[in-house]
Amino acid sequence: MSYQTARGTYDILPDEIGAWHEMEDIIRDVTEKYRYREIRTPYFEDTAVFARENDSSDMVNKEMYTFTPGSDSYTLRPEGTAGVIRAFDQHKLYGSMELPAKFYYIGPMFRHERPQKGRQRQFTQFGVETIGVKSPLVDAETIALGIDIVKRMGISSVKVQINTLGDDASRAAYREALLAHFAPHLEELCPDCSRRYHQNPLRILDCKVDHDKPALKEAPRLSDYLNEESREYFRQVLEALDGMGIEYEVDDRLVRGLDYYTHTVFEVQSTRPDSGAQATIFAGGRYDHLVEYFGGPEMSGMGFAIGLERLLDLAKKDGFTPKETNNADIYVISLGNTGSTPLQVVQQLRHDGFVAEANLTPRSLKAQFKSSDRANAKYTVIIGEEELKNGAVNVKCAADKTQKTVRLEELTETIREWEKN
RNA sequence: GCGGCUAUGGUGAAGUUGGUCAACACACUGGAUUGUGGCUCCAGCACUCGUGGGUUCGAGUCCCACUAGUCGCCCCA
Repeated sequence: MSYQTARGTYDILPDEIGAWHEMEDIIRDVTEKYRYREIRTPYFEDTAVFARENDSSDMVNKEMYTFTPGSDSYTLRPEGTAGVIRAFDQHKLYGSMELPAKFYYIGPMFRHERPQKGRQRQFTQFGVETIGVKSPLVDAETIALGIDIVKRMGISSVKVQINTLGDDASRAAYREALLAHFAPHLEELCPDCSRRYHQNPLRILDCKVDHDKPALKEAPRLSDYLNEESREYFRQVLEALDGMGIEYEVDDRLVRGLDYYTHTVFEVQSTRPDSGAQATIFAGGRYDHLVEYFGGPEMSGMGFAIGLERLLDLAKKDGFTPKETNNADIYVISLGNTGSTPLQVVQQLRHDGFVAEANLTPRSLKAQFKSSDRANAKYTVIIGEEELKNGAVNVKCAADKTQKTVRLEELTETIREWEKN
């Protein structure tokens, strides 16, 4: 019987893990400079946490891994925000934390989608949530954080697209206008858009099929329905981005998939021609009602999430390589009957601070030296049956191939001396 | 959920209109060299071509289904 990973899942093998460690280090380093703190929430939650009733798209219905042991219903987390807000409310952190409360998370998420490159069923997301302060400057700072990470990963060709959905009043007014506008054109729209009309009319603006139809071109523009307050808020976001030298493109068709966004929404995409259908690196926005929805006070939040598989893919295309290696300082080999001495020697070397490995099975000298080479060992310790009778071993330096015979007790000291030259 | 393409050893792959031993390279293991390596040389390494059926005297090569990957659509919290 042979097995393979479940569809849409994959193994990160040892040769690949260095890149992940490096990426995670960069992410934590950048994020902690902004003074965000990590929060770890469960990989599954009550289904209700993710199945928000105001959530109109079919992702909630079709794309969640839901399981129902006994009479309970749980769902593997498809995203990070819901769990963080749930935790924020559950532990009443709005009462104990300095606001804005700044969280980041990093870990696996699960969505039952058709796999493609950069889109797995178990994938890894990093994200931040800034809760409790509603300020255009927070929005701009959040975007800046994401940009910093992308830059540190060595990714150069990116494009920031930004838009505002305005506050509740603006959104509602626009929604009404859209419904009124498209009502007489329903038959001209593609089947998807007919569906969107009822579920989430804003997304009709995104449609690729109907993109060029007059009904779409003549559609009312969101910017015409923004009230003064919303307009001013957005103006300040853009001004703050300008002030930090972050380039962006205002795209008034950018609406994102979820209903809960208010005011600022944004998306950062790769502009590489080879990034295919999965060009979005990170995306997010402001949400005014989520904290309240999960049982907390009326508080606004702002956040984004990055798909790490995509981030890593893109970074590699721009030359990202991990520094991490698996090289040995010392490799211990043996000849003849040396009993457990090799193990004792290598243990001592490790405890003395070296990265060390020993050959623990009888093999030819040649094979053992080969292993030493593969480990990129700087020194090879050769334990011979004869020398061992006098308490001595040989140490050979790989660089100049010189060899010394030393007493076992002097091994560490000898190598340390040698290192200095 | 829908459509296109793909699937040969540890890896990269060659395999003509279906018809001998499934190339070649790298990697790996051992030996040449009973205790000193990275070179060289030699030897070994796919009863089998994603899985299961079918067509045929005969299939890695044709057909069907399934599985997986990939690209696009949908969706993208």
